[in-house]
Amino acid sequence: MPTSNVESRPAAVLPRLGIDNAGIAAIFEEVADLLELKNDNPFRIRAYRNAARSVRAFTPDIATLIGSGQELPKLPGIGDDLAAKIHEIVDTGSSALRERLRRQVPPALVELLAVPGLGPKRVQRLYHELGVETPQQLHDAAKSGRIGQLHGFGRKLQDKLLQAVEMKLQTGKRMPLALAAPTAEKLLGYLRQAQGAAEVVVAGSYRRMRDTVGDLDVVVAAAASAKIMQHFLAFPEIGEVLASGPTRASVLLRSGLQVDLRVIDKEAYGAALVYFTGSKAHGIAIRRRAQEQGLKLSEYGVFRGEQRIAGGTEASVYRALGLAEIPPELREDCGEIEAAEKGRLPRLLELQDLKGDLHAHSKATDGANTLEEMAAAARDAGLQYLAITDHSRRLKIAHGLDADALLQQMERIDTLNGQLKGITLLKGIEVDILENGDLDLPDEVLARLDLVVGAVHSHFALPRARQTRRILRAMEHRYFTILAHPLGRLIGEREMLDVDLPEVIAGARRRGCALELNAQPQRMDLFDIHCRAAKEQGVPICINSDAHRTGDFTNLRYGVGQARRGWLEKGDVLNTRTLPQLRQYLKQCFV
DNA sequence: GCCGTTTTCGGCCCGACTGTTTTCAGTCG
Repeated sequence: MPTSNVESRPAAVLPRLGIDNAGIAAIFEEVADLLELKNDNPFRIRAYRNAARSVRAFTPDIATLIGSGQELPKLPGIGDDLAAKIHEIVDTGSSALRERLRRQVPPALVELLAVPGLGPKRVQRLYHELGVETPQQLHDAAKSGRIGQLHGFGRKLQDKLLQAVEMKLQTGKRMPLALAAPTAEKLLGYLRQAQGAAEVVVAGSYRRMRDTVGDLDVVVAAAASAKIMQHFLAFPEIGEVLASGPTRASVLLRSGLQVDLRVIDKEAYGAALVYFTGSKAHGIAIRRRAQEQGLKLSEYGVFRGEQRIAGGTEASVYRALGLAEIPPELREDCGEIEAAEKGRLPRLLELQDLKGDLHAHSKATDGANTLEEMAAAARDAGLQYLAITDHSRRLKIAHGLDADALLQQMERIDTLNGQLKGITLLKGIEVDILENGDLDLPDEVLARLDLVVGAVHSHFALPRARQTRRILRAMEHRYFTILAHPLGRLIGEREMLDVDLPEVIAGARRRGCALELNAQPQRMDLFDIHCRAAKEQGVPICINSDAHRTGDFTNLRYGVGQARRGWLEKGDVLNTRTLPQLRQYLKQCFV
């Protein structure tokens, strides 16, 4: 019998437990981790990982689907057994298998799997032979020299583990894409000087435009690898060489960023690029596809028997597998292979499709530049319009505008628009959404603006139902245009809001307003999967820089990257519209 | 645990590098 408080509540109060697809996926991931630690059948483990990915990539909310009595659709990698487990998780919020495994394997060991150099075998031995269960205990055991005495471990491995766990204890975080970009650019420039380097590209999650990168994967095409390796290992910012062979090397830069280099023949360059761009899941899926067609795919090319039939370019590799070339941003094994097979890949949004930016600040609140300077910078970035959306009064820390100050700013913008050439400023506000869902400024002021961007800047920790209600209520407001940074996360600093995003998307659809994809490097909010869900619901996404200074408009390129990962096309994005088209949209927003 | 134009069993992605071996397991990407 269910015993927890949640389960004993009447169904009318809580129609479902509110576990979302990510929550289901997390349980499958944990089961996979625990099975791995138990040395279970590797293919069974993979099945759970595949299932986690499949569930995460599925856009409709599974719990809602099941709650409304609908059939769970057939998902790739989910057979009878896992489908039953999904029902169990939706019904009970947990899985009996996971609970059983947790009793058999200390769940804390899962964290040790993330330490570089430790896999399931070593974690198990450290646990059974030394009682090591946590990163801290691993640290202590290495420090005291007990690990080096274990059969098959040795002194060098002990040192490596010590260093890895120290690093893990300190940082262990992924870095926002935009923060890694200067290093990547510098490294590219340096490697291009190497003798014989025909092509140099940063692959990996950097090339896929993920919002964060864990390391930089660099691929170099060259006839001879020795000179390239030598040149690479002399890069002045290297702090430590982790590994180096004739064609492969890993180093740690002084900044803490890891760089993996791979040198490859020109004939295999395309295959290597596919391989090192990933994602891992995409790579596995296309190698399986190759196998099904009697081919073999590796970083050296596509082979039929001993013969290489493709590999010089990425296009040749995909073509050999019967696929259209898949843009890097889509390579996540989330339906792109099927789309490439059927010629149904989206025509992804490009940076130059953006005609304007609808979220920016000025000196009036917490921005660094004047209206004139922001307008000029936006024009130089190729934009035709820019909305000035300073903060509202509640945000004291940013000197938020009250009604009078906002009216004054509106007058200044009107005057300025008479003088500006090549760019138009729009009058807006980034108005605080108060705890109860009210907006922070009176209607009669909001009514005079061109657009109203609503944002949560307080009460981040509200429980899911209340947070969702709060945002839905704000969106229903008659003067509301765009929901800014819907999840409120700051990468590495603040968790995202606990909010029912499918509900928010549905709400935006009913209301006829837009959702922002905030392109600030630490925000990157919405996520790619949410963009895709919004697109499917017909809710427009607005890619905004949230610029606080003139240099911030360059961040729009990262927003476009995230949007591309979300399969967005030009027509899905609000600020690809011309100014007259946009004005029409804005007019109908105010109801 | 999934899956099937080699289909209900027997497969399941591929190769480089390290450290500890003494011919290779473990890990990583």
